[in-house]
Amino acid sequence: MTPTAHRAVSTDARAEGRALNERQAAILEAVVTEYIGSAEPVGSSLVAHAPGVQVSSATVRSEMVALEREGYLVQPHTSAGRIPTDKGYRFFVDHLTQPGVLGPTQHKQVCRFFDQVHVEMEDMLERATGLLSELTSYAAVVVGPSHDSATIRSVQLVGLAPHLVLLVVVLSDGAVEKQTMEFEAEVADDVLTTAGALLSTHLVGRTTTTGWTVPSGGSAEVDRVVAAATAAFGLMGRSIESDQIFVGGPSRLAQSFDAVETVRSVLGILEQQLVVVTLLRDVLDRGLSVAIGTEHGYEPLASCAVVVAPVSIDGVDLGAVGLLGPTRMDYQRALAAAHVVGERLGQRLGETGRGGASAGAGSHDGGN
Amino acid sequence: MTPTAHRAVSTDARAEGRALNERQAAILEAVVTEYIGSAEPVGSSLVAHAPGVQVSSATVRSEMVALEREGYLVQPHTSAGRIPTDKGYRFFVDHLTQPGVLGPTQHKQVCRFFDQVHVEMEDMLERATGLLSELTSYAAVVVGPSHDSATIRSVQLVGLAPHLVLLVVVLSDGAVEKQTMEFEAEVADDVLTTAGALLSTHLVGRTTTTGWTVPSGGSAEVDRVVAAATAAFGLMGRSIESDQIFVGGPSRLAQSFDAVETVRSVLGILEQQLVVVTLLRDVLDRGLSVAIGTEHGYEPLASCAVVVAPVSIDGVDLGAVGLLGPTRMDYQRALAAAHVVGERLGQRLGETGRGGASAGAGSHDGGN
DNA sequence: GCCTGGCACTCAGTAGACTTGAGTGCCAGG
DNA sequence: CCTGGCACTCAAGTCTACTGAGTGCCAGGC
Repeated sequence: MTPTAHRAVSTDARAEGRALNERQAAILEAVVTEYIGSAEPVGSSLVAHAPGVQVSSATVRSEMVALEREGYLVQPHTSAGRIPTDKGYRFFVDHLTQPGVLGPTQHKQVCRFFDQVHVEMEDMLERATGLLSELTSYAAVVVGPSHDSATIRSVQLVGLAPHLVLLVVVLSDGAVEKQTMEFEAEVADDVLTTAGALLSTHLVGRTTTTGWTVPSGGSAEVDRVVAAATAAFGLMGRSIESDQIFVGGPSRLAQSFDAVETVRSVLGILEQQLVVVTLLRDVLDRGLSVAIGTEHGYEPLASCAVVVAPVSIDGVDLGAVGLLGPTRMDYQRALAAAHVVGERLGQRLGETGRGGASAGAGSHDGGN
Repeated sequence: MTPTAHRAVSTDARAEGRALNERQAAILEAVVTEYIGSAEPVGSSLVAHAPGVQVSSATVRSEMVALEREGYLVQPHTSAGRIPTDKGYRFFVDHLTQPGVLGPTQHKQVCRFFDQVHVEMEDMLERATGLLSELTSYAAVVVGPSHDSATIRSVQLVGLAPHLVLLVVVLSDGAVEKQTMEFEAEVADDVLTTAGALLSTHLVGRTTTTGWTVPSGGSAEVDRVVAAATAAFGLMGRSIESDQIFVGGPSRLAQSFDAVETVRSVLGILEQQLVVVTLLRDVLDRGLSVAIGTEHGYEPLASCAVVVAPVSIDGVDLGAVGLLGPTRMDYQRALAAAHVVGERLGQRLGETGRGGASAGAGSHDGGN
């Protein structure tokens, strides 16, 4: 690493502008690292003494001019140091960040979590957001698997009150959906039993997305109940198809930003679950694990970075975990935390044999 | 209302300090109203021209001195106007605020909400927080009824995978609880069926809080499943006893306060569900509907006011709705919104015959 | 006795002038 | 091609003065 060896660091940076040489990369790295820590513009003399740079501040300055021209750095005002642009962070994340592992304390924390947590999925996902946000001190998001490929394992009608009946459906992935049905007339217990049996026979084993018809049960009363249940299925559909989303540690956002307005708008985004899911999916689909600033296209999040990791088992997509913080976030820690938690969540979901195409493959015969 | 008629307005203010006369009350009211609107210290000349006051600013000033001495107002600094203290807001809320009704637009909004929303309780409560926070532009909290007095309506065992069984319990209030059980050995379907029937026979009709034992089912395998299910009941207990809590519009907090630190700490409180429930219960138990500033004893919420309304039907407590905003909140609107929503939620929960001792009484025919 | 107008006073907030110092760009010399 | 040096820039801090909103107090009037 002689000062004169200026091999290109980026393999594809040629695509736009000139590639950064090693020294420029080192300087950029120093600026980003320092800025992430201090949140204040970084001057040339500080960078000049950083390990891996070791040239005079004048040289650093001239390189900084180049980096600024190429769009990696900006100056808030003339006589200030430099701060990284989104492009600067992007280069940092892509080329200057080693995968990174969690610290021992945090690793322990993750292990403890997965030892303690029990099998109920929603509960696990919910608490995983807490874990993630505690590990990183950023806001965390976990998106659980949707149920649309699950099959129906059980259908049950339970009378709650003379005119009220609850339809309870158990899916192969362990999810339980319910829907209340209200009737004009009282519903007799034996009608419920008959209708329930009829529904069971025709629906168990089917997927929730396919359409089906249930033949008449012989009595008008039974048919009425069956029809109501079929309608209730339709109402349930919405919650079956929609992804489960959990948000953890939103109060951390207020630590990450000091402009109230930013906090407000980011919290606002987090309240719109659909937007969050779409955002995470988008980022993952584009093969990224980090979206910085405006890269994801949501203006209210322009001052945020999003770190995403898939939750999957054997290549089957089960969901995603995400972290939301300021663009000057500690990417290494965040990436490590997201990946570890995502991976172990995937293992867990796979382990219990749920939430995948493999769910029903078992040798176990016929539903009850 | 001659200027010299200084009848005491408060009936019990004698208890501490002197009672406020009518003019002082009017001045206090003007200050509070004005400050709620402008968030800036209110000067004497502004108050002098307020309707209901109509004296010179000099007179207002001397009354303000008295109000300050009694602790209803403070001056941020010598040459500034006055702002209300917690005690000032308290007097305002107790004596100067008429019950108040919602505006027509908002009333419509509430009606539309209760027309559209369907019967699933969690869903309704969840969305009620959205309604409340939209009505008032403060953060909203809804606490649902706990299930501890409900009886078991159905117990079911569903096989998910060879070693995995799901215990599904339906309660009389329409709640469905589930718990996954994992077995070392494969569980045969007929064992599940037998065990399920056994559990049903012995548990349906009981409350969730009482202890019970289920006799042997004749086979070791069945007994093993029953034992596991009994243990699973224990795990479920926690979620049955804990109250359901929903938070809506936390991003509104960032609008209410301009100090990031305040936003952070209040959001932090909202994340601790237990604390929030306790807070609401405390306030309700003390017979209050508003807790201002430090009245509730949680320092992080010292700059907040909490408006609470019970959700109950026929005197049976089903939960509570709450609003969280700055001490300079619009109490009249907030109180009106909380009461209306709380009341209608109570009606709804009662209407469907759930969530109360009255479940099953249902003389009422035909719902909506 | 109580209200009112008038007057002197206080003090936060704003604006302008000045200083400081961190940091830059540029250039000549090695 | 790197480096030290130098002149330059400009945000932030300090000091001063000014402004005006608002007060407290008092003497006079109803």
